[in-house]
Amino acid sequence: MSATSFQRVHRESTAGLITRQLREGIMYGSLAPGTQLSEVTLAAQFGVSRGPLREAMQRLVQEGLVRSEPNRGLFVKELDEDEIRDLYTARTAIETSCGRLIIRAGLDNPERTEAAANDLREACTAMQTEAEAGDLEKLSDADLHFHETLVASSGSPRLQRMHETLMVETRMCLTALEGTYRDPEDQVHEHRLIAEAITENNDAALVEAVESHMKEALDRLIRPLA
Amino acid sequence: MSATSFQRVHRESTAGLITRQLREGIMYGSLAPGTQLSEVTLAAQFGVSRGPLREAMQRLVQEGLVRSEPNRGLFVKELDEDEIRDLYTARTAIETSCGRLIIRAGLDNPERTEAAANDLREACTAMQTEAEAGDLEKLSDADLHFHETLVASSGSPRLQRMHETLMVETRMCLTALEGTYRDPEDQVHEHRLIAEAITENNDAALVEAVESHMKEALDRLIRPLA
DNA sequence: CCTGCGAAGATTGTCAACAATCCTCACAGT
DNA sequence: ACTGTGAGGATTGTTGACAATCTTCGCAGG
Repeated sequence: MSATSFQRVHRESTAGLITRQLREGIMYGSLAPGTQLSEVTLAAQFGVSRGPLREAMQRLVQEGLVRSEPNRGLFVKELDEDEIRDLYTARTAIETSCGRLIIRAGLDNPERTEAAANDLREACTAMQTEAEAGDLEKLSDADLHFHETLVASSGSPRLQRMHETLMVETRMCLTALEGTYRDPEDQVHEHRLIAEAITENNDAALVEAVESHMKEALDRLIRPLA
Repeated sequence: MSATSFQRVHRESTAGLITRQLREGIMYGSLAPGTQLSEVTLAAQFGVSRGPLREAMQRLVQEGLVRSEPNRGLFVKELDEDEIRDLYTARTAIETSCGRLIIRAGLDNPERTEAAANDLREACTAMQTEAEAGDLEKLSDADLHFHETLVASSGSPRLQRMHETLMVETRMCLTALEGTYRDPEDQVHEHRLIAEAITENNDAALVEAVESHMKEALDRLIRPLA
C-alpha cells in the first residue's frame, strides 16, 4: 500500500454540517415555507451555541432558501406563482444549454455524447420501472434524477452547481404543492424524447423537447394555485 | 401627501453591509485571489466584533467567492483556467437563454423586444463612445453593462440574480488577469451583432453571435495564461 | 370606548473571553 | 546532520452574557 492511496482528510465545519441538515429539512418539507427558524430552539436541537447556528443561517440566506428580516427573525422562503415560473425558466435555460453542450462535445468526441445518452436512457428506464410499480414518489425522484444526469453530463461543474440550487427549490415546491396526478407513461415518454434528441445530435429537437416538458411540468405544478 | 407615498423602511444587517464591501473588494482587486482574510484584522477595520464579520464571510463562502479551510482560515477564491472556461460556459448559457427569452416574449408583445433592442443599442452606443475616447477601462465596464442589460431585459429575476454572481467573478478575472489589448471597434461590433439579432427576432443568429463573442472574449482572457 | 404609554417577555445582534487548532522554531537525542 | 518533541505564537471556533429590538398586554387618561 503506497502513500498515494490515502486521501487528504477534510472535516466539514460545524456551520457546514448544520447548513446541510437545514437545507434537507427545507427541501423535504419538515421546515415548511414561511416557518420561522428560531435560533435558540435550533441551536439547542443541534447541540451547539447560537454562533455556529447563525453562521449556517447566513449560508442559507445567501443561497436564497431563507429570508432574513433583521431583528425579527429568519424565515424559510416562500415561493409565489411568479417565482415558481421563474424557477422553471431558469431550469429550462440551464437544462437546454447543458443538452446543447453535450451535443456540441460529441462533435469532437462522439463517445462523450454516447455515454451521456446511455446515462439518460438508463435514467428513463429507472423512471419506467417506478411508473410500472406505481410508486409516484420514487417516480418523481427518478424524474429529478434524469434532469440532474442531463446537467451532470454537460461537463460543466459550474452549471451543475447552479442547477443544484434550482433543484433544492424544485423539491421544495414539489413537497409543498404536491402537483396533480399525471399519467406516468406520458411522464416517462417526455424524458425519452429528450434522451433521443441527444442520441441523434438533434439540437432543435432537444431544445423543443426540454422546453415542452418543462412547460408541462410547470403547468401541472401551478394549476392547483389558480 | 398621502400615507401611500412612504416606503417600507429596511435597515440592512451588519453582515449584509460587510458582505457588500468585501464583495467589491474581491471584484475590483483590492482583495486579490488567494489572499487570506484575517478575521481579527478585518473586524477591526470594520469596527465590529468577529461575530458579524464571520457571518458575512459565510455568505461569501456560500456565494463561492471565498474558500473556507476550517481551522486554517478563509481565502479569496482563485480561478484556474478550467474554472474560467467554465465561468464563461455558464455565462454563455445564461445569456443565450436570456436573448431567446427576449425574442420569445416579442411573439406576444412586440413592444417588449423593441424596448430590449433599444436598450441594447444604447449600450452599444455607450461602448462606441468609450472606444472612440480610448478609455479602455470604461469600455470594459460598458461591455459588461451590455451583458447585464441583455440579462435584465429577459424579464427573469432569477436568471438575473444568477448572472450577477457570474459577473462578480468575471470582474475578478478581468481585474486579476488584465486581458490582452483588443481592437475596440471589433469589440463594439460583436455586441452590435447581438443587438441586431434580437431586433430581427433571429434566434439562430442570436445564439451564434453570443457564443462567438463569448468564445472570443474567453480566448483573449486566457491566452496570457498559456 | 378609544388612545397612548410603559412594562414585560421573547427573540435577535453583538461582544469578549476561553477553547481548539495549526504552524513555526528551538532544543535535545541519535 | 537529521529527526523528533515540546513550547510559543497566531489564528480560528465556540460559548455565554449582555445589549438591542420588537411585539404584546395592561393600565391610565380623555
